Amino acid sequence: MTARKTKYLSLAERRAYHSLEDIVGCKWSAGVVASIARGVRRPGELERYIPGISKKILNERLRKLTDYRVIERQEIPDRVKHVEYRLTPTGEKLAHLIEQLQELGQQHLDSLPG
Amino acid sequence: MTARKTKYLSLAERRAYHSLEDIVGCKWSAGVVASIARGVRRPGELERYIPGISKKILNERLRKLTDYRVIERQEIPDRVKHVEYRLTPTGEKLAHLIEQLQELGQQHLDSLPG
DNA sequence: CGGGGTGGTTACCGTTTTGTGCCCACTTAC
DNA sequence: GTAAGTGGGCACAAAACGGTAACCACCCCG
Repeated sequence: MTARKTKYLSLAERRAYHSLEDIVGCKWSAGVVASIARGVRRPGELERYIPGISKKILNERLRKLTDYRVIERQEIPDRVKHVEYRLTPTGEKLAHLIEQLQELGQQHLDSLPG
Repeated sequence: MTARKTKYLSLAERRAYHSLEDIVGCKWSAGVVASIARGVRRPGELERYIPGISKKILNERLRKLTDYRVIERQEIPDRVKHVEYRLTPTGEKLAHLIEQLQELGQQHLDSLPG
C-alpha cells in the first residue's frame, strides 16, 4: 500500500471494500466461498461439508454471494430438485485471496510466542 | 484453491482463518489497517482520517490488532502524550491483502451492470 | 401410504457488536 | 482560569447477527 495519506479514506474506497467486507466479514462466508472453490457445489452438500453451519445461515450467505455476483446459482434439470452454485471470475479471485488470508493467519499463529 | 474436496473443512482451517477473520471481519478493522499502512499512525489522526469511526471502536480495534501482533503500539517521549501505531510484518502482509480485496471489490463494482 | 431426500423460508429469541455520550488525566495556549 | 488537544475508559441503548426449530413444496422408494 503506497503511503498516499490523503486527508480521508475516500467514500469510494470505503464502499468498494465494503462490498467485499460484507462477504469476507461475516461468519461462515469465507468458508462457503472456500468450499465452493473446492468443488462442493450443492446446498445440502455444503451444509454437510461445513460443520456447524445452519440451513438458514447457509442460504443467507448463498443469496448474498449470488447478489454480489461472487457465485452463480443454476438449477439443473432433473426429476429431483438439483441446484449447483459455482464461482464467478470475481469469486475465484476472492477465493484466492481468502486462501492467502488463511495461510497468512496460519503462519502468523505459528510464529506467535504464546 | 485446489479442489481437494475432503469430507469436511478442517477445524484447523476454520480456526486459522478465524484469527484473521476476527480482524478483517469486524467493521472498521480493515480501514484501520489500511490507514496505518498509508502512514496515518496516531490515534487522533486515525479518528479524523476514518470518517464515521468512533473513539470507542477505534480504540477497541487498535487494542485487538495489537493483541494479534498485527500492529505495534509505541509511546513516543514528548511533553505531550504521543502514541504511534505501526504495522508488524504480518500487518504489512495483511494490509497488502486488504488492498487487493479493495481493488477486487472496486473492479467488480465497475463491472456490474446495475 | 409413510419416511426420507432435495432446496428453501419464516418466526422467534438470545447474544454480539456498534454507536452515543460522558468521563478521566495530562499538557499547552490564550 | 478556560479552552482545546493528547490518549483512553465506561455505561448504556440500539442494531445487527446467529442459532433453533418448525414449516413449505417437491420427488422418489418401498
